[in-house]
Amino acid sequence: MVLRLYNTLSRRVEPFEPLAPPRVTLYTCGPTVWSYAHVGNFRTFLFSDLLRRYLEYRGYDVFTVMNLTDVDDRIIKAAGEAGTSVREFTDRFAEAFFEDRDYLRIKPADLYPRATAHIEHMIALVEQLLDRGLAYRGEDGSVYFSVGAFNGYGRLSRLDTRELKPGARVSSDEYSKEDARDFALWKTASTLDETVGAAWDAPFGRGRPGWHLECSAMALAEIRGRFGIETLDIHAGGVDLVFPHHENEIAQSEGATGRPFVRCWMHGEFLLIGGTKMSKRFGNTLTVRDLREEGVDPASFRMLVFSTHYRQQLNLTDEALEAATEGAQRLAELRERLGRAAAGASPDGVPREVEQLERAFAEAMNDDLSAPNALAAVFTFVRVANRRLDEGAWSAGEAAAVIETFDRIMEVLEVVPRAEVEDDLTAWVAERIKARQRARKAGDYAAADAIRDEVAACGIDLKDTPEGTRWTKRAG
RNA sequence: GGCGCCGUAGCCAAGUGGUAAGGCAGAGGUCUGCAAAACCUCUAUUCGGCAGUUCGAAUCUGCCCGGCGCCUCCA
Repeated sequence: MVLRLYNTLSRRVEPFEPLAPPRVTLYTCGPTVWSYAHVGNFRTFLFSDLLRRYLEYRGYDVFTVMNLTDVDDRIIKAAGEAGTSVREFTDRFAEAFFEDRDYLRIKPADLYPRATAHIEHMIALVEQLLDRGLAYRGEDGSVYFSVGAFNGYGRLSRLDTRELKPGARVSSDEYSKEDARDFALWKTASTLDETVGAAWDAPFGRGRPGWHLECSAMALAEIRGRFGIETLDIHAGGVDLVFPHHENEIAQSEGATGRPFVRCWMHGEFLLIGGTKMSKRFGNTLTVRDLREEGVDPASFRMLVFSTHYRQQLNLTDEALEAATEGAQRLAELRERLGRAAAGASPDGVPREVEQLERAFAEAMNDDLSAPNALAAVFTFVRVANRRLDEGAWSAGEAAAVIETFDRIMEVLEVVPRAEVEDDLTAWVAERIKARQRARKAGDYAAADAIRDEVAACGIDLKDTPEGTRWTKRAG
């Protein structure tokens, strides 16, 4: 079965063919580390994580890069106000980003290049563009990309088929550009830039990089150095980056190398809250920290995100999050049951229900990463598996085989809650369960129920099964 | 003004020409000391509205209504 992905460049779902299989180069536009990334930002990163994990499930050797933008207008302004350097200012948010990433169980990328660590590559790229006549120095000393000189500008965002809103950006521009469409590659250093340490020497003048430059420079530098190529297999990001960011990346990169920059462009849709886009500007953001404080399990959030296709807007609501939590919990229950049924046996005989699961899962994911359908396949399997377990239809070896597949699929979605339990809690619960059993045997159900309430207050749920009392810690 | 996406049960959400997946919630049942979990059964003759194309449309076309996004260094 072929993996098919939607390519923004063609506006079509097309077969995915990496340049040099089994290697896949995946570059995702990461956060601007000027504040805590909100869960809307993380929806995109989760989408990228899903893509990466599924590619790996398919056997590809995925090389992943995510940039950290640590120098831009917002950062400089904020650092100036805080009276710190850009470096100092961004460090803590970069750190926070990694914490949040880990909390949401996003697999770390191979590289997280920071813009300020690649100034030399950016300078080289600008020089190349100047040499090729695709860039020029403006009256203010800044260097601009000459859109008119680059053939094919607007292919990604279909600029040729649209008109700019009258007066939207032409007159309001603060720089000296020859053409309104031109964009800054290198901005002359201002006093503030110098103050916060956001200025570097370059042959074409002291200054700092324009926003789009970093992705082109870093992506090219990393894959050129490692694989000797100048074309990425996949470049991902949020839909808002299609224009101008990615359009400009193409112009810079292809202008400099003369080679296709990216084979497949993928864009994730927005996370909405209260029906509108989550954005710092609207003051309606929610961070991963907020989620943590509210006791939202990472598996719940992942489940919520993957329950909607990545190219569809997703409205974040308490009800939806609750539904996702319940669903995720169901997966955890099944996984635990399977573990008990397998009882440490080695895989022996693959039940056909498992083959069905794997087929349905792959079919869904192959269709442009249809996680909602993949989850439907998983839940259908959950019902069937529980029935088989009720019937005692699977041997320990078969259960072990089921686990093997189930876990491999969950490795892609990573939506099974994991409740970490401390040893002393375990000992305490074990003691309480014994006390409750004594009460139950004595027929003192009031006392037994009191103990159940007691542990429930500590987040522990007790379940009486034919094999004895089991307990689980509620997620979150 | 230009470009684009979306509107499916109480909620979330698949389905893009062949007669409505899946999850959550809800109702009843099995099991249980009671629960929990799990399983079984039920829950949209109907897919924003109106026309049209077709043997057949949630799916294609047109118009209308409603929501969202991009055109601003916003994931």
